Amino acid sequence: MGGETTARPLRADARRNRDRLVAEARAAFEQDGVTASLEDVAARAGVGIGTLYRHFPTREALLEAVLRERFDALGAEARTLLGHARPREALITWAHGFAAAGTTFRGLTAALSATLRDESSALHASCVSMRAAGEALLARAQHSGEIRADLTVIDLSTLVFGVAWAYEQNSGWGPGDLDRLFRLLFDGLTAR
Amino acid sequence: MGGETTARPLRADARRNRDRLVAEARAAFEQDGVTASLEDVAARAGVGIGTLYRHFPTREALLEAVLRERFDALGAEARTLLGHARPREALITWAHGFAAAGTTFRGLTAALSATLRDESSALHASCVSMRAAGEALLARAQHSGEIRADLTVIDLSTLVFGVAWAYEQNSGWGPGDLDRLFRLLFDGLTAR
DNA sequence: GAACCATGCGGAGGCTGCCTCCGCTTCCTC
DNA sequence: GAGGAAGCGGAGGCAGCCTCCGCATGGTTC
Repeated sequence: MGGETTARPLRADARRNRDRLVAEARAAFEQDGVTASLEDVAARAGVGIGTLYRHFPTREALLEAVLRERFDALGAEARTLLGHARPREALITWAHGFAAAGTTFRGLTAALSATLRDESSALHASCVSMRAAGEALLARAQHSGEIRADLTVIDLSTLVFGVAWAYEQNSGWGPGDLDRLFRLLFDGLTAR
Repeated sequence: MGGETTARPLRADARRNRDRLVAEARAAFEQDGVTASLEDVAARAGVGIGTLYRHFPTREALLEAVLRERFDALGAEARTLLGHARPREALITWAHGFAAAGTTFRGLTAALSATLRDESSALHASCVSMRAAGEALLARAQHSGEIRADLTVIDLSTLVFGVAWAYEQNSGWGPGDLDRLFRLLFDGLTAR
């Protein structure tokens, strides 16, 4: 949780470069999706490509730095939702927020999804607290009898990711459409 | 629909090269996913890269050639399902088969999904008859009252693609898991 | 304020993959 | 078997990834 126990503080120029890189990476990811050229990011930040790679050895490390704040906020929101009066609605709200965050940049859902299965990834750790909050929300909704008891966390996150990804593909869609998809997912496609 | 009205027949060597390319592309896609190196495909087939590009100007054109038979078979299956006694089950079966075909190679779901929105794509035409059959299956299931009437074709295909994609991400999963995901999608996550 | 050196910088260069272009070869036809 | 249309091949230009190592610079110490 924000454990920035930097063994030794970065040199002033290094700190400055790092900050610039994160800012420019965010802009580039927003513009070109998660596959944006890293050489381009370095150029925008006015540093050499070597500097980018020293600070962020992988694309995922850079992505993690860009997304960190957003993920922390989502984790906090999830913990708040645990106190929500209606467990089912709380779960849906969480899933919705998660999907919205996951579609900030084109291709992000896929990157996050791959990451969940790769413990060595820099993004993995960032997701852990969110994931834990999701599990707690699911357990509570199941306990209340509002969500089917045979649903596993794996199935839930798989489906939430699937819907988020599918939503991301329809570039013309807005948040209202995502909302509708989640209603369909939770209510089912079968007539009652 | 198999409209191979080849203006003039290919020269013997060209025909041979084309066939080899399709066979090797299938092998490469199976091994490395849809992003397999095309230079590698050409090398495996024993032809120059220029030959590959003349026969298949884009990666999608090659993909289309590899998948054509499979898609035709799926279209036929969908038309058969229109005569199935239980419309809801028919729809689920179709969705299942479609998802299974879409996960033949890693990354195929994403390629197909992008294709649905790009009418100029070579894959697009291949999907049209399948898509039409899907619409007919949906309409029938809704008419019978077994599937909710407010579900649109767009929503259905979005969700089916989403589930197929999510399934594809879990490399350790098998067909039984895909089946379970579809049951969850059709029944809903909400307890009854 | 000078001298030292750990920390950090930059970008050339090697690699892979995409795709085009055009001189050369092969097949088909008459 | 000669001519020409159809097809072939791979060099070459481009973009992006990532590494490596000689050089610069900030921080520290006296």
